[in-house]
Amino acid sequence: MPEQNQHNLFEELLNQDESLTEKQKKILESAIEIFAEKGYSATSTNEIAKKAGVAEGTIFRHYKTKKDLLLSIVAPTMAKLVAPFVIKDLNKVLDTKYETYEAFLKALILNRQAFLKENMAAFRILIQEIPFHPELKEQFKEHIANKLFERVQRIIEHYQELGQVISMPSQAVLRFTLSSIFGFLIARHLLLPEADWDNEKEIEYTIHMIMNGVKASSI
Amino acid sequence: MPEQNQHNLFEELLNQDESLTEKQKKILESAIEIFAEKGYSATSTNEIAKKAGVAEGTIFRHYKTKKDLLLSIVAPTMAKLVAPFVIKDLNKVLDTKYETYEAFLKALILNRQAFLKENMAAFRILIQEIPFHPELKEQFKEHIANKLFERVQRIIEHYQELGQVISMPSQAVLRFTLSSIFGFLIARHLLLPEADWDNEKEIEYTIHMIMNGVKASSI
Amino acid sequence: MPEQNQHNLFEELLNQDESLTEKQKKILESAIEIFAEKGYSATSTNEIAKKAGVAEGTIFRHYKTKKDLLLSIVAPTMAKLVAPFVIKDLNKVLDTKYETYEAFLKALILNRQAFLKENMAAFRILIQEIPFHPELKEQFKEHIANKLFERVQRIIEHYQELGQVISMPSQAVLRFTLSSIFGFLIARHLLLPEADWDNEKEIEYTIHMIMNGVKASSI
Amino acid sequence: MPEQNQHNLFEELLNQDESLTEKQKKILESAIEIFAEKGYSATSTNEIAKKAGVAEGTIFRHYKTKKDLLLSIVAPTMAKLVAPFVIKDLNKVLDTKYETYEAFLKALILNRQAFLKENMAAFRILIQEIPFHPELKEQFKEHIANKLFERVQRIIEHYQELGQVISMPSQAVLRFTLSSIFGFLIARHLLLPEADWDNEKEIEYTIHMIMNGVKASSI
DNA sequence: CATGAATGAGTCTTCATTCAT
DNA sequence: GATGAATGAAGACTCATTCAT
Repeated sequence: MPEQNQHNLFEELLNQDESLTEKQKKILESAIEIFAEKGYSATSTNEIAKKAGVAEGTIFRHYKTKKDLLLSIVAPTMAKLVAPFVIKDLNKVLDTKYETYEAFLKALILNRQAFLKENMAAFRILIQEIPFHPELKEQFKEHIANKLFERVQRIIEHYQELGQVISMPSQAVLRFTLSSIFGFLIARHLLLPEADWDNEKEIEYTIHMIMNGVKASSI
Repeated sequence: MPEQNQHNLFEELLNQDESLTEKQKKILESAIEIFAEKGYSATSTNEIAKKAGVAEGTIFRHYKTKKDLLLSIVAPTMAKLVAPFVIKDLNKVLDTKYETYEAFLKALILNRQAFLKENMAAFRILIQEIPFHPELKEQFKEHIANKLFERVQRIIEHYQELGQVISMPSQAVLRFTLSSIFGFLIARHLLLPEADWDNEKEIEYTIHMIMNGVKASSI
Repeated sequence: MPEQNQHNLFEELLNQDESLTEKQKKILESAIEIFAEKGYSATSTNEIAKKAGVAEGTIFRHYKTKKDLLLSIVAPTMAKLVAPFVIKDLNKVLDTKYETYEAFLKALILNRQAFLKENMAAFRILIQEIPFHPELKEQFKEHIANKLFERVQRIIEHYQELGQVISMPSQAVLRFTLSSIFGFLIARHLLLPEADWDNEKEIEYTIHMIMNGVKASSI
Repeated sequence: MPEQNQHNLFEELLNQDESLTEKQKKILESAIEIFAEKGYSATSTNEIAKKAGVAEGTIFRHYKTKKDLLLSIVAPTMAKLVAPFVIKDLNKVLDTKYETYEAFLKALILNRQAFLKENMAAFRILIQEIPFHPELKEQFKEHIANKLFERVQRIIEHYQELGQVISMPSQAVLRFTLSSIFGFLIARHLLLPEADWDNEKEIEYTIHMIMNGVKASSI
């Protein structure tokens, strides 16, 4: 799951992009940018059309409603976000690739950080709009809670069995781990993106604290 | 800073509520509820008025604009959120009350959890709307980044000097600690509020992992 | 009808002011000022109340409706505007006072100019609002067309009989005379009030041209 | 500048109308009618839309704001009103066409009367709204004060040099002349449009009095 | 008398969506 | 497929007026 393998491990969901016309791409790009900046509800289709350089009607030719446009942004983003965890035969991958929880965490952070860098706007929309749209909540629960959590819990249990991780309800370990990681990523890329970060070191610190926090010997 | 002392340690900012008329309270309550549920932008003043049982004009007698109404919800919430950290002579309080970082953390979590329980809706609005309103961002930076962070960093440094906390940039420790705490609180109260939580135990786990993560001996 | 006699010749309609409370006066003053500046329709009662330093309700205690307030400004202004012509036994006054049409004109101009100087705002409201309010049009026709025109026509006929004024339909002479006078007054006080006027001379010119225009010998 | 030559002497500014859609014309017509009758401020866009038989939103597709709609009526009216005076090489026209001030006046009155007859409503709006809109005042000053006054003063000086017009500040002569003309036109078409006028004769009277008023020999 | 909170109809304007071209 | 004029419902906000205090 390291950065350089990103494209090998999970299918690019962008191949659907092949079917997109030039205008449609423009519309999506513009919508992503403005939705992220002002929120779905505060963005007008007129505004999107102007920024995309198309007529307002063109938007509705491709997306039946404004909400359709939102969904067509959020759904694939959600999929791509959890993609690394949805590989079939994840255990095998883990067995061969990451001998320690630490190595796994490092790969995970770097990989997801790379993803966020390229999809910050879409990610913002995802987390900003989920609370307001039941369908999104549903999708989120299905994808994240069910797929991701279930998978990652299995991963954690994997390392618990290896004696590397504390014997605690894996849910608590998971929450703790993800909180720390996303706490870092959000601070780093959303809250203070312009601050002067020493990325390498901060990741090291974060992993260090997580590892101490969850290491088996410590109970 | 334990729950039972909450009212001794910092003034309740609610005394301003005394000046609110009955209708104004109704308006605020309704606005908080609907803003939290649908977001500021997707909420109509008409809707708020109906839920509050007042005429639409009445809203604008008390709050010049819809945004004014939002601000009058968010600003005090932000203040109350950081209030426990803005006590003068915080160090003295710490010296006498919390001999360990662990005790401090436990008090902190319980205290803020109590606050969140009662102000969940307003808190949601706070974190949901900040990204879209520069004024709010400004206020947030001033209150959180400047006041809270600065204070809590001093607290952390206090325990670092006591040898209880790892020698690491206090910012990293802070981020890690807060991520873990808010990760727990958000999962507990926002994401899965209806799940069957054993609150005591989960807090214990969380604190345990934070403590291991940051304890001095571990570097 | 020269300036200095103004108060002798016609009753001060202001004696009704005796009955006005302090607040009522403030309301009237404020209304006059704002109506003149922005027009009746674009002025809000709230604005008037604020400027007058009274509660909005107070306005409606004194004037049943906003329109009532307008009428209570316009009606007396209209009365005062035509007052000099409504003196009973106007002819006798003329016989003894103004031997020539020229002397009459000069007195008239000076007198009405003095009035306008002190009642510019109310006069503006008068001419600006008449087109939009049928009641005002009615009053105007009754006062101006019937009283004033009739009277002044008699005056003109008086000077026609004296051989000083051209034998032409008195209506045409009247229109011409009034146009020239009000043309001057409006240019002087409404259109270019800040220009550098030599009042004496301009009046002289105006009268000269009117006199030439209407003098008997010229047909 | 006599009526029949009107289209030769200055370009019809109506050719812009070609670009107007049917609905836009309807909107303009309705707006002109209602603005003239009730005043800009007292007219609702809803009312205009209904009269024009379009949806209210359609108005705002063509005119960004209600004020825009007003301006798009007033500005061209102002332009057309002064158009006859903005002909290049006005003097040459005068030299060849109008040997006397009297001939010039007659042509002027007939020409402007023809214009007013067809644009009465727009003209009303023009003079009724100018006092309330600084932009309009500005435009008015620029068009009328600068262009028209300057040109007409040159015309007057032209006839003064010919010895036909009294040696008086041309401004006074101008004011007098225009007052008399507009006094007639306003009485005729605005104040008492329904009265039984003998147009020919009244114009003759008016010109006679103006001519006497300004003729050179009379000083 | 005077107040000012409360009203709800009405204001201008924006919006997502449709449809004829 | 793309357009953009047209829509009318809905939006935030203002208004003149009322009435309990």
